Amino acid sequence: MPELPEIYRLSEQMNNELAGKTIKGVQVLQEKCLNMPAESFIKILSNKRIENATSRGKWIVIKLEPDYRLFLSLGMGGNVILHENGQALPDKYQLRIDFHDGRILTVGFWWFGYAHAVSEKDLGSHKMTAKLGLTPIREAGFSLEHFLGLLKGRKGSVKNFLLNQGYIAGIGNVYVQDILFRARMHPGRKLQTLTDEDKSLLYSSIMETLGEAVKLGGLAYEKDLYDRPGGFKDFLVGYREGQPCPECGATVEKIKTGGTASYICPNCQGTEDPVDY
Amino acid sequence: MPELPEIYRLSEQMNNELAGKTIKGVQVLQEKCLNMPAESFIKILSNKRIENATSRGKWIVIKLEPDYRLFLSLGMGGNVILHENGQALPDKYQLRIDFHDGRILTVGFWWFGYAHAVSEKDLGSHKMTAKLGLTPIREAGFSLEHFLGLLKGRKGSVKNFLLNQGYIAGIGNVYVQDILFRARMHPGRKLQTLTDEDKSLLYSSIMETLGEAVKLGGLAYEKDLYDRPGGFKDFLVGYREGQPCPECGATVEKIKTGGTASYICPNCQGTEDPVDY
DNA sequence: GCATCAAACAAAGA
DNA sequence: CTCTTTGTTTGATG
Repeated sequence: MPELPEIYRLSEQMNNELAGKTIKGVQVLQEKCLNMPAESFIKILSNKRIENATSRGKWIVIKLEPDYRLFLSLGMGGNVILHENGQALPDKYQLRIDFHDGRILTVGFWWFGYAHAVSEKDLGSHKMTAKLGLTPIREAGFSLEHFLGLLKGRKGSVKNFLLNQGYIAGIGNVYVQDILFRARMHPGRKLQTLTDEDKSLLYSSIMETLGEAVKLGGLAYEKDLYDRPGGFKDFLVGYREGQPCPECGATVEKIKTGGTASYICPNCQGTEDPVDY
Repeated sequence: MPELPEIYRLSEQMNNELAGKTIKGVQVLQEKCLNMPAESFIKILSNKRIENATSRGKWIVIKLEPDYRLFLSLGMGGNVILHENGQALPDKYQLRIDFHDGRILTVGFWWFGYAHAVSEKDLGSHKMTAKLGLTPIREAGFSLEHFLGLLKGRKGSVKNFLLNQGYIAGIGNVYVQDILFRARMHPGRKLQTLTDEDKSLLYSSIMETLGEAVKLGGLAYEKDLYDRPGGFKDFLVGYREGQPCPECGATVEKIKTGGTASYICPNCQGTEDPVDY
Protein backbone atom coordinates (compact mmCIF):
# COMPACT_ATOMS: atom_id res chain seq x y z
CA MET A 1 0.00 0.00 0.00
CA PRO A 2 2.32 2.68 -1.12
CA GLU A 3 0.77 6.05 -0.42
CA LEU A 4 1.90 9.59 -1.04
CA PRO A 5 5.33 9.43 0.68
CA GLU A 6 6.44 6.19 -0.98
CA ILE A 7 5.21 7.26 -4.40
CA TYR A 8 6.78 10.68 -3.98
CA ARG A 9 10.14 9.12 -3.21
CA LEU A 10 9.94 6.66 -6.08
CA SER A 11 9.01 9.35 -8.57
CA GLU A 12 11.86 11.61 -7.41
CA GLN A 13 14.34 8.81 -7.76
CA MET A 14 12.98 7.89 -11.16
CA ASN A 15 13.27 11.47 -12.25
CA ASN A 16 16.91 11.58 -11.14
CA GLU A 17 17.82 8.34 -12.83
CA LEU A 18 15.68 8.25 -15.93
CA ALA A 19 15.05 11.78 -17.17
CA GLY A 20 16.65 12.05 -20.58
CA LYS A 21 16.98 8.30 -21.04
CA THR A 22 15.41 6.52 -23.98
CA ILE A 23 13.33 3.34 -23.75
CA LYS A 24 14.80 0.50 -25.75
CA GLY A 25 12.22 -2.19 -25.21
CA VAL A 26 9.16 -3.14 -23.16
CA GLN A 27 7.95 -6.48 -21.92
CA VAL A 28 4.40 -6.88 -20.62
CA LEU A 29 3.78 -9.92 -18.45
CA GLN A 30 0.28 -9.03 -17.34
CA GLU A 31 -1.74 -7.43 -20.06
CA LYS A 32 -4.78 -6.66 -17.94
CA CYS A 33 -2.99 -3.99 -15.97
CA LEU A 34 -2.80 -1.93 -19.16
CA ASN A 35 -5.41 0.36 -20.65
CA MET A 36 -4.89 -1.03 -24.16
CA PRO A 37 -3.59 -4.14 -25.92
CA ALA A 38 0.01 -4.97 -25.02
CA GLU A 39 1.06 -4.50 -28.62
CA SER A 40 -0.14 -0.89 -28.75
CA PHE A 41 1.35 -0.19 -25.33
CA ILE A 42 4.75 -1.48 -26.39
CA LYS A 43 4.63 0.47 -29.61
CA ILE A 44 3.81 3.70 -27.76
CA LEU A 45 6.63 3.33 -25.24
CA SER A 46 9.39 2.00 -27.46
CA ASN A 47 12.11 4.46 -28.40
CA LYS A 48 10.46 7.25 -26.43
CA ARG A 49 12.65 9.58 -24.40
CA ILE A 50 11.65 10.21 -20.82
CA GLU A 51 11.24 13.89 -20.16
CA ASN A 52 10.66 13.63 -16.44
CA ALA A 53 8.95 11.68 -13.67
CA THR A 54 6.70 13.09 -11.00
CA SER A 55 3.76 11.98 -8.89
CA ARG A 56 0.14 12.79 -8.23
CA GLY A 57 -1.34 11.20 -5.16
CA LYS A 58 -0.66 7.48 -5.38
CA TRP A 59 0.23 7.65 -9.08
CA ILE A 60 3.70 7.86 -10.60
CA VAL A 61 3.55 9.98 -13.73
CA ILE A 62 6.25 9.59 -16.37
CA LYS A 63 6.26 12.09 -19.20
CA LEU A 64 7.31 10.61 -22.53
CA GLU A 65 8.31 12.93 -25.33
CA PRO A 66 6.55 14.39 -27.09
CA ASP A 67 2.96 13.78 -26.02
CA TYR A 68 2.37 10.73 -23.85
CA ARG A 69 2.28 10.04 -20.15
CA LEU A 70 2.79 6.72 -18.48
CA PHE A 71 0.77 6.41 -15.28
CA LEU A 72 1.82 3.76 -12.78
CA SER A 73 -0.27 2.68 -9.81
CA LEU A 74 0.98 0.02 -7.45
CA GLY A 75 -2.47 -0.72 -6.08
CA MET A 76 -2.33 -2.46 -2.76
CA GLY A 77 1.39 -3.03 -2.79
CA GLY A 78 4.30 -3.52 -5.10
CA ASN A 79 7.58 -2.10 -6.20
CA VAL A 80 9.43 -0.36 -8.95
CA ILE A 81 13.08 -1.32 -9.08
CA LEU A 82 15.92 -0.05 -11.25
CA HIS A 83 18.49 -2.71 -12.05
CA GLU A 84 22.01 -1.84 -13.03
CA ASN A 85 23.54 -3.58 -16.01
CA GLY A 86 23.78 -7.28 -15.23
CA GLN A 87 22.01 -7.13 -11.89
CA ALA A 88 19.54 -9.95 -11.16
CA LEU A 89 15.85 -9.25 -11.73
CA PRO A 90 13.10 -10.12 -9.22
CA ASP A 91 11.37 -13.48 -9.55
CA LYS A 92 8.09 -11.89 -10.48
CA TYR A 93 7.07 -8.66 -12.12
CA GLN A 94 4.32 -7.44 -14.42
CA LEU A 95 6.23 -4.98 -16.56
CA ARG A 96 9.83 -4.60 -17.67
CA ILE A 97 11.33 -1.60 -19.38
CA ASP A 98 14.82 -1.76 -20.89
CA PHE A 99 16.91 1.34 -21.49
CA HIS A 100 19.64 1.91 -24.03
CA ASP A 101 22.27 2.22 -21.31
CA GLY A 102 21.62 -1.38 -20.26
CA ARG A 103 19.63 -0.62 -17.14
CA ILE A 104 16.29 -2.32 -16.57
CA LEU A 105 13.21 -1.11 -14.73
CA THR A 106 10.82 -3.72 -13.36
CA VAL A 107 7.36 -2.97 -12.06
CA GLY A 108 5.69 -5.54 -9.85
CA PHE A 109 2.64 -5.55 -7.67
CA TRP A 110 1.21 -8.30 -5.61
CA TRP A 111 -2.40 -7.62 -6.24
CA PHE A 112 -3.72 -4.94 -8.44
CA GLY A 113 -1.80 -2.25 -10.18
CA TYR A 114 -2.01 -0.32 -13.41
CA ALA A 115 0.33 0.86 -16.14
CA HIS A 116 -1.64 3.23 -18.34
CA ALA A 117 -0.30 5.08 -21.35
CA VAL A 118 -2.35 8.20 -22.07
CA SER A 119 -1.82 10.81 -24.75
CA GLU A 120 -1.90 14.47 -23.75
CA LYS A 121 -5.18 15.02 -25.53
CA ASP A 122 -6.83 12.11 -23.71
CA LEU A 123 -5.74 13.15 -20.24
CA GLY A 124 -9.17 14.50 -19.44
CA SER A 125 -10.87 11.20 -20.13
CA HIS A 126 -8.50 9.05 -18.11
CA LYS A 127 -10.95 8.44 -15.31
CA MET A 128 -8.55 7.28 -12.65
CA THR A 129 -6.36 10.38 -12.75
CA ALA A 130 -8.43 13.12 -14.38
CA LYS A 131 -10.23 14.13 -11.23
CA LEU A 132 -7.59 13.75 -8.56
CA GLY A 133 -7.38 16.42 -5.90
CA LEU A 134 -4.14 18.21 -5.06
CA THR A 135 -1.21 16.29 -3.61
CA PRO A 136 -0.18 17.60 -0.17
CA ILE A 137 3.51 18.43 0.37
CA ARG A 138 4.17 18.01 -3.34
CA GLU A 139 1.83 20.73 -4.56
CA ALA A 140 2.05 24.12 -2.90
CA GLY A 141 -1.56 24.78 -3.87
CA PHE A 142 -2.58 22.48 -1.04
CA SER A 143 -2.77 25.35 1.42
CA LEU A 144 -4.90 25.79 4.50
CA GLU A 145 -7.21 28.00 2.46
CA HIS A 146 -7.56 25.36 -0.21
CA PHE A 147 -8.24 22.75 2.44
CA LEU A 148 -10.93 24.84 4.10
CA GLY A 149 -12.52 25.33 0.70
CA LEU A 150 -12.65 21.57 0.19
CA LEU A 151 -14.46 21.12 3.48
CA LYS A 152 -17.01 23.82 2.83
CA GLY A 153 -20.51 22.39 2.77
CA ARG A 154 -19.21 18.85 2.71
CA LYS A 155 -20.85 16.04 4.63
CA GLY A 156 -19.93 12.53 5.59
CA SER A 157 -17.24 11.24 7.89
CA VAL A 158 -13.79 12.74 8.21
CA LYS A 159 -12.12 9.44 7.36
CA ASN A 160 -14.06 8.99 4.14
CA PHE A 161 -13.22 12.56 3.23
CA LEU A 162 -9.50 12.05 3.75
CA LEU A 163 -9.49 8.83 1.73
CA ASN A 164 -11.39 10.33 -1.20
CA GLN A 165 -8.72 10.87 -3.87
CA GLY A 166 -10.88 13.43 -5.60
CA TYR A 167 -10.48 15.80 -2.67
CA ILE A 168 -6.96 15.05 -1.50
CA ALA A 169 -4.71 12.78 -3.51
CA GLY A 170 -2.35 10.41 -1.78
CA ILE A 171 -3.78 9.46 1.60
CA GLY A 172 -4.62 5.78 2.09
CA ASN A 173 -5.67 3.60 4.97
CA VAL A 174 -2.16 3.61 6.46
CA TYR A 175 -1.32 7.27 6.94
CA VAL A 176 -4.92 8.24 7.63
CA GLN A 177 -4.68 6.49 11.00
CA ASP A 178 -2.03 8.76 12.43
CA ILE A 179 -3.45 11.84 10.74
CA LEU A 180 -6.71 11.26 12.61
CA PHE A 181 -4.93 10.50 15.86
CA ARG A 182 -2.83 13.65 15.64
CA ALA A 183 -6.02 15.63 15.10
CA ARG A 184 -7.67 13.72 17.97
CA MET A 185 -10.59 12.81 15.78
CA HIS A 186 -12.66 9.67 15.60
CA PRO A 187 -12.73 8.36 12.02
CA GLY A 188 -16.51 8.54 12.01
CA ARG A 189 -16.59 12.16 13.11
CA LYS A 190 -18.96 14.09 10.86
CA LEU A 191 -17.45 16.95 8.88
CA GLN A 192 -20.28 19.24 9.86
CA THR A 193 -19.38 19.01 13.50
CA LEU A 194 -15.84 20.32 12.89
CA THR A 195 -15.05 23.73 14.31
CA ASP A 196 -12.64 26.08 12.54
CA GLU A 197 -10.05 25.06 15.07
CA ASP A 198 -10.65 21.38 14.31
CA LYS A 199 -10.20 22.05 10.62
CA SER A 200 -6.88 23.82 11.09
CA LEU A 201 -5.73 21.06 13.37
CA LEU A 202 -6.67 18.47 10.77
CA TYR A 203 -4.77 20.38 8.12
CA SER A 204 -1.63 20.52 10.28
CA SER A 205 -1.98 16.83 11.06
CA ILE A 206 -2.01 16.01 7.37
CA MET A 207 0.99 18.21 6.64
CA GLU A 208 2.98 16.97 9.63
CA THR A 209 2.22 13.29 9.22
CA LEU A 210 2.91 13.23 5.49
CA GLY A 211 5.78 15.72 5.77
CA GLU A 212 7.62 13.58 8.30
CA ALA A 213 6.99 10.42 6.32
CA VAL A 214 8.34 12.05 3.16
CA LYS A 215 11.43 13.17 5.03
CA LEU A 216 11.98 9.65 6.30
CA GLY A 217 11.60 8.21 2.81
CA GLY A 218 8.29 6.46 3.44
CA LEU A 219 7.39 3.27 5.22
CA ALA A 220 10.02 0.89 6.51
CA TYR A 221 8.21 -2.02 4.93
CA GLU A 222 8.08 -0.49 1.45
CA LYS A 223 11.03 -0.46 -0.92
CA ASP A 224 12.39 2.34 -3.07
CA LEU A 225 13.82 2.34 -6.59
CA TYR A 226 17.04 0.75 -5.27
CA ASP A 227 15.12 -1.89 -3.32
CA ARG A 228 15.92 -0.16 -0.02
CA PRO A 229 13.35 0.33 2.76
CA GLY A 230 12.12 3.68 4.03
CA GLY A 231 12.67 4.99 7.54
CA PHE A 232 9.14 5.53 8.79
CA LYS A 233 8.12 2.82 11.20
CA ASP A 234 6.89 4.47 14.38
CA PHE A 235 3.17 4.73 13.99
CA LEU A 236 1.37 6.60 16.73
CA VAL A 237 -1.69 4.34 16.71
CA GLY A 238 -1.82 2.87 13.19
CA TYR A 239 -1.53 -0.92 13.25
CA ARG A 240 -0.74 -0.83 16.96
CA GLU A 241 -3.82 -2.70 18.15
CA GLY A 242 -3.51 -3.69 21.80
CA GLN A 243 -0.56 -1.41 22.46
CA PRO A 244 -0.66 1.71 24.63
CA CYS A 245 -1.59 5.10 23.22
CA PRO A 246 1.56 7.28 23.09
CA GLU A 247 -0.44 10.14 24.56
CA CYS A 248 -2.55 8.71 27.37
CA GLY A 249 -1.57 5.07 27.67
CA ALA A 250 -5.04 3.70 26.91
CA THR A 251 -5.10 0.58 24.77
CA VAL A 252 -5.29 1.20 21.03
CA GLU A 253 -8.31 -0.47 19.45
CA LYS A 254 -8.93 -1.80 16.00
CA ILE A 255 -12.45 -1.03 14.81
CA LYS A 256 -14.42 -1.45 11.61
CA THR A 257 -15.37 1.83 9.98
CA GLY A 258 -17.51 1.10 6.97
CA GLY A 259 -15.41 -0.97 4.62
CA THR A 260 -12.01 -0.25 6.16
CA ALA A 261 -10.27 -0.92 9.45
CA SER A 262 -9.35 1.89 11.82
CA TYR A 263 -6.91 2.03 14.71
CA ILE A 264 -7.83 4.51 17.40
CA CYS A 265 -7.15 5.49 20.94
CA PRO A 266 -10.64 5.23 22.45
CA ASN A 267 -9.67 7.85 24.99
CA CYS A 268 -8.05 10.51 22.80
CA GLN A 269 -10.31 10.02 19.78
CA GLY A 270 -13.36 8.35 21.19
CA THR A 271 -15.23 11.05 23.04
CA GLU A 272 -16.02 13.30 20.15
CA ASP A 273 -19.00 11.89 18.34
CA PRO A 274 -22.02 9.74 18.99
CA VAL A 275 -21.29 7.91 15.75
CA ASP A 276 -21.52 4.19 16.15
CA TYR A 277 -20.04 2.16 13.36
CA MET B 1 -32.71 -3.25 -9.81
CA PRO B 2 -36.22 -4.53 -10.02
CA GLU B 3 -38.60 -1.78 -11.09
CA LEU B 4 -42.33 -1.57 -11.60
CA PRO B 5 -42.79 -4.51 -14.01
CA GLU B 6 -40.75 -6.98 -11.96
CA ILE B 7 -42.33 -5.92 -8.68
CA TYR B 8 -45.78 -6.01 -10.25
CA ARG B 9 -45.24 -9.57 -11.43
CA LEU B 10 -43.85 -10.71 -8.09
CA SER B 11 -46.72 -9.18 -6.15
CA GLU B 12 -49.31 -10.78 -8.44
CA GLN B 13 -47.71 -14.18 -8.07
CA MET B 14 -47.48 -13.74 -4.31
CA ASN B 15 -51.13 -12.79 -4.18
CA ASN B 16 -52.06 -15.92 -6.13
CA GLU B 17 -49.96 -18.23 -4.01
CA LEU B 18 -50.11 -16.72 -0.56
CA ALA B 19 -53.46 -14.98 -0.06
CA GLY B 20 -55.25 -16.81 2.72
CA LYS B 21 -52.13 -18.61 3.94
CA THR B 22 -50.89 -18.26 7.50
CA ILE B 23 -47.30 -17.53 8.50
CA LYS B 24 -45.83 -20.24 10.67
CA GLY B 25 -42.40 -18.80 11.42
CA VAL B 26 -39.94 -16.10 10.44
CA GLN B 27 -36.17 -16.09 10.33
CA VAL B 28 -34.27 -12.82 10.05
CA LEU B 29 -30.68 -13.10 8.84
CA GLN B 30 -29.97 -9.41 8.47
CA GLU B 31 -31.61 -7.34 11.14
CA LYS B 32 -30.66 -3.96 9.74
CA CYS B 33 -33.04 -4.32 6.81
CA LEU B 34 -35.92 -4.15 9.30
CA ASN B 35 -37.59 -1.10 10.81
CA MET B 36 -37.55 -2.61 14.30
CA PRO B 37 -35.71 -5.22 16.36
CA ALA B 38 -35.88 -8.69 14.82
CA GLU B 39 -37.73 -9.99 17.86
CA SER B 40 -40.60 -7.53 17.45
CA PHE B 41 -40.70 -8.15 13.72
CA ILE B 42 -40.96 -11.89 14.17
CA LYS B 43 -43.65 -11.49 16.80
CA ILE B 44 -45.72 -9.26 14.53
CA LEU B 45 -45.55 -11.60 11.54
CA SER B 46 -45.93 -14.95 13.26
CA ASN B 47 -49.32 -16.62 12.92
CA LYS B 48 -50.69 -13.80 10.82
CA ARG B 49 -52.89 -14.64 7.86
CA ILE B 50 -52.03 -12.96 4.57
CA GLU B 51 -55.01 -11.11 3.19
CA ASN B 52 -53.48 -10.15 -0.12
CA ALA B 53 -50.33 -8.95 -1.86
CA THR B 54 -50.07 -6.00 -4.16
CA SER B 55 -47.46 -3.44 -5.21
CA ARG B 56 -46.83 0.28 -5.16
CA GLY B 57 -44.00 1.44 -7.33
CA LYS B 58 -40.97 -0.62 -6.42
CA TRP B 59 -42.50 -1.89 -3.19
CA ILE B 60 -44.26 -5.18 -2.62
CA VAL B 61 -47.07 -4.66 -0.11
CA ILE B 62 -48.38 -7.66 1.82
CA LYS B 63 -51.47 -7.12 3.91
CA LEU B 64 -51.51 -9.09 7.14
CA GLU B 65 -54.76 -9.52 9.00
CA PRO B 66 -56.03 -7.60 10.77
CA ASP B 67 -53.97 -4.41 10.76
CA TYR B 68 -50.39 -4.73 9.55
CA ARG B 69 -48.62 -4.38 6.24
CA LEU B 70 -45.32 -5.88 5.31
CA PHE B 71 -43.41 -3.71 2.85
CA LEU B 72 -40.62 -5.30 0.84
CA SER B 73 -38.07 -3.40 -1.23
CA LEU B 74 -35.38 -5.26 -3.13
CA GLY B 75 -33.09 -2.26 -3.42
CA MET B 76 -30.55 -2.62 -6.16
CA GLY B 77 -31.37 -6.19 -6.96
CA GLY B 78 -32.59 -9.31 -5.34
CA ASN B 79 -35.26 -11.90 -5.43
CA VAL B 80 -38.26 -13.31 -3.64
CA ILE B 81 -38.61 -17.03 -4.18
CA LEU B 82 -41.32 -19.43 -3.12
CA HIS B 83 -40.01 -22.90 -2.39
CA GLU B 84 -42.23 -25.93 -2.50
CA ASN B 85 -42.05 -28.39 0.36
CA GLY B 86 -38.56 -29.88 0.43
CA GLN B 87 -37.14 -27.74 -2.38
CA ALA B 88 -33.59 -26.46 -1.82
CA LEU B 89 -33.17 -22.90 -0.55
CA PRO B 90 -30.74 -20.35 -2.03
CA ASP B 91 -27.26 -20.07 -0.53
CA LYS B 92 -27.89 -16.59 0.72
CA TYR B 93 -30.97 -14.70 1.79
CA GLN B 94 -31.88 -12.06 4.36
CA LEU B 95 -35.35 -13.17 5.34
CA ARG B 96 -37.19 -16.48 5.45
CA ILE B 97 -40.90 -16.95 6.01
CA ASP B 98 -42.34 -20.42 6.62
CA PHE B 99 -45.98 -21.24 5.96
CA HIS B 100 -48.13 -23.88 7.56
CA ASP B 101 -48.44 -25.79 4.29
CA GLY B 102 -44.69 -26.40 4.30
CA ARG B 103 -43.79 -23.86 1.67
CA ILE B 104 -41.01 -21.38 2.33
CA LEU B 105 -40.56 -17.84 1.05
CA THR B 106 -37.01 -16.47 0.93
CA VAL B 107 -36.17 -12.81 0.36
CA GLY B 108 -32.65 -11.97 -0.75
CA PHE B 109 -30.96 -8.89 -2.05
CA TRP B 110 -27.36 -8.24 -2.90
CA TRP B 111 -27.24 -4.70 -1.78
CA PHE B 112 -29.78 -2.81 0.14
CA GLY B 113 -33.31 -3.93 0.66
CA TYR B 114 -35.92 -3.46 3.31
CA ALA B 115 -38.55 -5.54 5.06
CA HIS B 116 -40.68 -3.14 7.06
CA ALA B 117 -43.70 -4.08 9.14
CA VAL B 118 -46.05 -1.13 9.58
CA SER B 119 -49.38 -0.99 11.39
CA GLU B 120 -52.33 0.61 9.63
CA LYS B 121 -52.31 3.57 11.98
CA ASP B 122 -48.60 4.22 11.31
CA LEU B 123 -48.83 4.10 7.54
CA GLY B 124 -48.67 7.87 7.27
CA SER B 125 -45.39 8.06 9.12
CA HIS B 126 -43.63 5.36 7.12
CA LYS B 127 -41.44 7.78 5.19
CA MET B 128 -40.38 5.48 2.40
CA THR B 129 -43.90 4.67 1.23
CA ALA B 130 -46.16 7.38 2.62
CA LYS B 131 -45.55 9.86 -0.17
CA LEU B 132 -45.27 7.67 -3.21
CA GLY B 133 -46.94 8.83 -6.40
CA LEU B 134 -49.34 6.67 -8.37
CA THR B 135 -48.13 3.46 -9.99
CA PRO B 136 -48.61 3.48 -13.79
CA ILE B 137 -50.41 0.49 -15.37
CA ARG B 138 -51.35 -0.78 -11.93
CA GLU B 139 -53.40 2.23 -10.85
CA ALA B 140 -56.02 3.54 -13.25
CA GLY B 141 -55.73 6.95 -11.64
CA PHE B 142 -52.48 7.42 -13.54
CA SER B 143 -54.25 8.99 -16.49
CA LEU B 144 -53.03 11.54 -19.02
CA GLU B 145 -54.88 14.21 -17.05
CA HIS B 146 -53.20 13.18 -13.81
CA PHE B 147 -49.83 13.17 -15.55
CA LEU B 148 -50.34 16.65 -17.00
CA GLY B 149 -51.28 17.83 -13.53
CA LEU B 150 -48.03 16.48 -12.13
CA LEU B 151 -46.03 18.39 -14.72
CA LYS B 152 -47.81 21.67 -14.16
CA GLY B 153 -45.41 24.36 -12.98
CA ARG B 154 -42.67 21.84 -12.39
CA LYS B 155 -39.02 22.55 -13.15
CA GLY B 156 -35.92 20.44 -13.50
CA SER B 157 -34.93 17.77 -15.98
CA VAL B 158 -37.32 15.22 -17.41
CA LYS B 159 -35.16 12.34 -16.22
CA ASN B 160 -35.09 13.50 -12.61
CA PHE B 161 -38.84 13.99 -12.78
CA LEU B 162 -39.44 10.45 -14.02
CA LEU B 163 -37.18 8.95 -11.37
CA ASN B 164 -38.78 10.84 -8.48
CA GLN B 165 -40.92 8.24 -6.72
CA GLY B 166 -43.05 10.97 -5.19
CA TYR B 167 -44.42 11.89 -8.61
CA ILE B 168 -44.53 8.54 -10.36
CA ALA B 169 -43.82 5.34 -8.47
CA GLY B 170 -41.93 2.53 -10.10
CA ILE B 171 -39.59 3.95 -12.73
CA GLY B 172 -35.88 3.39 -12.11
CA ASN B 173 -32.71 3.89 -14.07
CA VAL B 174 -33.40 0.90 -16.31
CA TYR B 175 -36.82 1.59 -17.83
CA VAL B 176 -36.31 5.34 -17.87
CA GLN B 177 -33.82 4.90 -20.70
CA ASP B 178 -36.28 3.52 -23.21
CA ILE B 179 -39.10 5.78 -22.00
CA LEU B 180 -36.95 8.79 -22.88
CA PHE B 181 -35.87 7.32 -26.19
CA ARG B 182 -39.45 6.55 -27.19
CA ALA B 183 -40.34 10.15 -26.40
CA ARG B 184 -37.24 11.32 -28.30
CA MET B 185 -36.12 13.34 -25.32
CA HIS B 186 -32.69 14.03 -23.95
CA PRO B 187 -32.57 13.12 -20.24
CA GLY B 188 -31.50 16.65 -19.39
CA ARG B 189 -34.41 18.23 -21.23
CA LYS B 190 -36.02 20.83 -19.01
CA LEU B 191 -39.67 20.29 -18.15
CA GLN B 192 -40.47 23.90 -18.90
CA THR B 193 -39.51 23.46 -22.54
CA LEU B 194 -42.01 20.64 -23.09
CA THR B 195 -44.92 21.39 -25.40
CA ASP B 196 -48.37 19.83 -24.85
CA GLU B 197 -47.54 17.40 -27.59
CA ASP B 198 -44.26 16.45 -25.89
CA LYS B 199 -46.11 15.79 -22.66
CA SER B 200 -48.63 13.50 -24.30
CA LEU B 201 -45.85 11.70 -26.09
CA LEU B 202 -44.01 11.25 -22.82
CA TYR B 203 -47.14 9.86 -21.19
CA SER B 204 -47.64 7.34 -23.99
CA SER B 205 -43.98 6.38 -23.80
CA ILE B 206 -44.32 5.58 -20.12
CA MET B 207 -47.49 3.57 -20.65
CA GLU B 208 -46.15 1.69 -23.65
CA THR B 209 -42.71 0.94 -22.22
CA LEU B 210 -43.99 -0.23 -18.85
CA GLY B 211 -47.07 -1.88 -20.36
CA GLU B 212 -44.98 -4.01 -22.70
CA ALA B 213 -42.55 -4.89 -19.94
CA VAL B 214 -45.39 -5.96 -17.65
CA LYS B 215 -46.85 -8.11 -20.43
CA LEU B 216 -43.47 -9.77 -20.95
CA GLY B 217 -43.10 -10.43 -17.23
CA GLY B 218 -40.26 -7.99 -16.63
CA LEU B 219 -36.58 -8.11 -17.35
CA ALA B 220 -34.91 -11.25 -18.64
CA TYR B 221 -32.19 -10.91 -16.02
CA GLU B 222 -34.57 -10.69 -13.08
CA LYS B 223 -36.27 -13.71 -11.59
CA ASP B 224 -39.87 -14.19 -10.53
CA LEU B 225 -41.42 -15.97 -7.54
CA TYR B 226 -40.63 -19.32 -9.19
CA ASP B 227 -37.04 -18.30 -9.98
CA ARG B 228 -37.84 -17.92 -13.65
CA PRO B 229 -36.61 -15.01 -15.78
CA GLY B 230 -38.85 -12.46 -17.45
CA GLY B 231 -39.14 -12.00 -21.20
CA PHE B 232 -38.09 -8.38 -21.64
CA LYS B 233 -34.61 -8.14 -23.05
CA ASP B 234 -34.75 -6.00 -26.15
CA PHE B 235 -33.90 -2.52 -24.97
CA LEU B 236 -34.18 0.19 -27.57
CA VAL B 237 -31.17 2.13 -26.33
CA GLY B 238 -30.85 1.22 -22.62
CA TYR B 239 -27.54 -0.48 -21.88
CA ARG B 240 -26.75 -0.66 -25.60
CA GLU B 241 -23.72 1.61 -25.60
CA GLY B 242 -21.83 1.42 -28.86
CA GLN B 243 -24.65 -0.33 -30.71
CA PRO B 244 -26.76 1.24 -33.46
CA CYS B 245 -29.92 3.17 -32.67
CA PRO B 246 -32.95 1.09 -33.80
CA GLU B 247 -34.43 4.20 -35.37
CA CYS B 248 -31.63 5.96 -37.21
CA GLY B 249 -28.58 3.74 -36.89
CA ALA B 250 -26.45 6.29 -35.04
CA THR B 251 -24.26 4.88 -32.29
CA VAL B 252 -25.87 4.80 -28.85
CA GLU B 253 -23.87 6.73 -26.28
CA LYS B 254 -23.51 6.32 -22.57
CA ILE B 255 -23.44 9.66 -20.80
CA LYS B 256 -23.38 10.90 -17.22
CA THR B 257 -26.51 12.78 -16.24
CA GLY B 258 -26.09 14.04 -12.73
CA GLY B 259 -25.57 11.04 -10.54
CA THR B 260 -26.84 8.41 -12.93
CA ALA B 261 -25.82 6.98 -16.28
CA SER B 262 -27.96 7.54 -19.37
CA TYR B 263 -28.01 5.77 -22.69
CA ILE B 264 -29.12 7.89 -25.59
CA CYS B 265 -29.14 8.10 -29.33
CA PRO B 266 -27.31 11.40 -29.88
CA ASN B 267 -29.21 11.85 -33.11
CA CYS B 268 -32.78 11.08 -32.01
CA GLN B 269 -32.50 12.56 -28.53
CA GLY B 270 -29.60 14.91 -28.80
CA THR B 271 -30.93 17.86 -30.74
CA GLU B 272 -33.57 18.98 -28.31
CA ASP B 273 -31.90 20.99 -25.64
CA PRO B 274 -28.80 23.03 -25.01
CA VAL B 275 -28.41 21.25 -21.69
CA ASP B 276 -24.96 19.96 -21.09
CA TYR B 277 -24.47 17.64 -18.21
C1' DG C 1 -41.49 23.83 -1.25
C1' DC C 2 -38.56 22.22 -4.75
C1' DA C 3 -34.39 21.16 -7.55
C1' DT C 4 -29.82 19.80 -7.03
C1' DC C 5 -25.90 17.61 -5.07
C1' DA C 6 -23.36 14.49 -2.30
C1' DA C 7 -23.23 10.68 0.57
C1' DA C 8 -24.22 6.08 2.37
C1' DC C 9 -25.14 1.54 1.74
C1' DA C 10 -22.59 -4.02 0.33
C1' DA C 11 -20.04 -6.87 -2.25
C1' DA C 12 -17.76 -8.30 -6.24
C1' DG C 13 -14.29 -7.86 -9.59
C1' DA C 14 -10.49 -5.45 -11.57
C1' DC D 1 -3.45 -2.40 2.67
C1' DT D 2 -7.28 -0.40 -3.52
C1' DC D 3 -10.62 1.48 -6.47
C1' DT D 4 -14.74 1.29 -9.22
C1' DT D 5 -19.32 0.12 -10.19
C1' DT D 6 -24.22 -0.35 -9.28
C1' DG D 7 -29.45 2.17 -7.86
C1' DT D 8 -32.09 4.29 -4.36
C1' DT D 9 -33.04 7.16 -0.56
C1' DT D 10 -32.13 10.91 2.28
C1' DG D 11 -30.57 15.05 4.16
C1' DA D 12 -28.28 19.64 3.38
C1' DT D 13 -28.19 23.73 0.59
C1' DG D 14 -29.63 27.41 -2.54
